[in-house]
Amino acid sequence: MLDPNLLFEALADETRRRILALLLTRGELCVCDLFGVLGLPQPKVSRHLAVLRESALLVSRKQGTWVHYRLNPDMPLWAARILNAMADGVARLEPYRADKQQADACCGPDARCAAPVHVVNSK
Amino acid sequence: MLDPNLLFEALADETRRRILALLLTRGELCVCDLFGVLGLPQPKVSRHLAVLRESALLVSRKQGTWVHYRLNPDMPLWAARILNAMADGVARLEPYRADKQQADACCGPDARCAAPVHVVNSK
DNA sequence: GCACTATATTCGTATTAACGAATATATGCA
DNA sequence: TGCATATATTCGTTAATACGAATATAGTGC
Repeated sequence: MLDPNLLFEALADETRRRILALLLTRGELCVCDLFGVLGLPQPKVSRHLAVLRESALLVSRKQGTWVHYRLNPDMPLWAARILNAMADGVARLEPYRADKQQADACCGPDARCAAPVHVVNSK
Repeated sequence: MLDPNLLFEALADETRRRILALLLTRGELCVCDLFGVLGLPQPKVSRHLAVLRESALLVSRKQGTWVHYRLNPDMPLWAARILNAMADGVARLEPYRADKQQADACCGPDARCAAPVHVVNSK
């Protein structure tokens, strides 16, 4: 599954694209890191995360009070290709570039997932 | 050029995705073929074509009264990858599948461009 | 139990985008 | 010139989406 309509609806908003671009290189981030890095109010980020979760682009993992978000590892190949190509397209532009620097400063240099994810499982 | 914001805004509408998917396999179509195949009113298709033209995803060629649309051959590689991946994602779904059959019936089996386009020039 | 933190949701509003219907432009031809 | 065809645009309205502000939920520790 993963409805193309929902995917493109999700990608239509720049805040959501910023979140996805961050998770592509960071692997996993909690909500407080995300709205800290993006410089946006927490409820706004939370609502966008809900959209991304409902479109099956993201999955969440609850650990105590924190909720960690990452890309859905069961994403079909065509969708992973779209996300990687998007990251390519926006890498040199603001606010994506500044987001990456902020993430490096706030959460340390890329640990888990320096290269774009490669999803093997295609549904 | 080709602003990622404009690209994702363009991809947010299903009518525009149907047009792009058709042009990916057909290479070039005129407006009357497009609204015939899609089964939509001509002004609606024309407005969506304008959005796609303004986002630099399509270019048009005027030949007498007809206007032929095709994918922008100078599209950056990352954008071409997004379009090809989109075509992959929607290939088995309606209304995309029916559109392709309609195009085969109305304009003859795929002539020019049976495989997804590969854009070499990356800006 | 009570605070305190992290995250999520609701509500009312404002902005944006798509629509149908009608009309305009432009080319070709008699 | 006048008419027919192909395409584009305008207008007013409707529907979808994002927003800030406020509030709710859930977990943690005292």
